[in-house]
Amino acid sequence: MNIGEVAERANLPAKTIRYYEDIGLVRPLRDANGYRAFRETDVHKLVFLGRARALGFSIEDCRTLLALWEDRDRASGDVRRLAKNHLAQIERKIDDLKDMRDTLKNLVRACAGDDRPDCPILSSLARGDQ
Amino acid sequence: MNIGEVAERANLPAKTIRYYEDIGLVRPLRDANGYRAFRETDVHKLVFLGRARALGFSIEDCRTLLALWEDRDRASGDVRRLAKNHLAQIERKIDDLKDMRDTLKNLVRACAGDDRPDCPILSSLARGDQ
DNA sequence: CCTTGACCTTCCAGCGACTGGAACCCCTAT
DNA sequence: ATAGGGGTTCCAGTCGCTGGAAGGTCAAGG
Repeated sequence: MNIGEVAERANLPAKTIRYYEDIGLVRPLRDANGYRAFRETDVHKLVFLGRARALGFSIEDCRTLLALWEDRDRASGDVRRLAKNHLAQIERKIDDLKDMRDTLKNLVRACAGDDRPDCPILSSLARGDQ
Repeated sequence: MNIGEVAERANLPAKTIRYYEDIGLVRPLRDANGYRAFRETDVHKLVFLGRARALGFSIEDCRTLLALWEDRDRASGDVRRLAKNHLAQIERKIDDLKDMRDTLKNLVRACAGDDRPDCPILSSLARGDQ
């Protein structure tokens, strides 16, 4: 299977798949002409990667998850720990963004947003309150 | 004022301040010995930048905000528009993260997380449901 | 047989916003 | 004279791709 078809099936850009090979996440074979020759297992891995990335796992986490997936003797506890850590990170990020959002909302609400130069947003950025 | 003191006062790493000079956000003078010589206005700008960055504005947005701040004839509408766009982006990001969080929560809840290899997290990543 | 066009290849550069480190200069205190 | 704690520049690395250039390969149509 050539990269184009794999890209379609895994719903990943071909560039990304080449990059994943570069960093050793997949190891497709090669045809005589130098084209990458993907097996079904490669496609499965790429689909797996696409989903893990969509859940926000880092590439290194994905590497670990992939290894755990391939290891029939893994402990599900290892996977769960990884996922929980990631979950905690995401929750932190959400909280940070919520703080930003609330502050911004207040500023936007306070600003007339007309032709006049008075602007609570700018004054607040200069002063440093919310 | 040397960069160390400015870094303290603006609560930004010296490295970051040098970077901001590189990209033209601040233009400190120079002492005879080559040291950067910051004026009060430079410090004010850096504080402003720090706050805008903390609200998640991109560097380019910061550049625009700084220009608007310095322009006594600005229209507050321009500032407000920028802030509203940014707010919308943040809300999109929050929503994306919430989706990830919910999916991850379900997965973590479903996984026993013990020594056995059965792992709903991995199977889900392989299958692609939540 | 030749051309066209769609595919594939490699390699290099750039994104954003810093951050780390090396190698060096400057200033003050002992 | 030296030690330390400033400061300086420049280059490379982070993360996860993405764009583009320059070229090789293949199947279909004239």
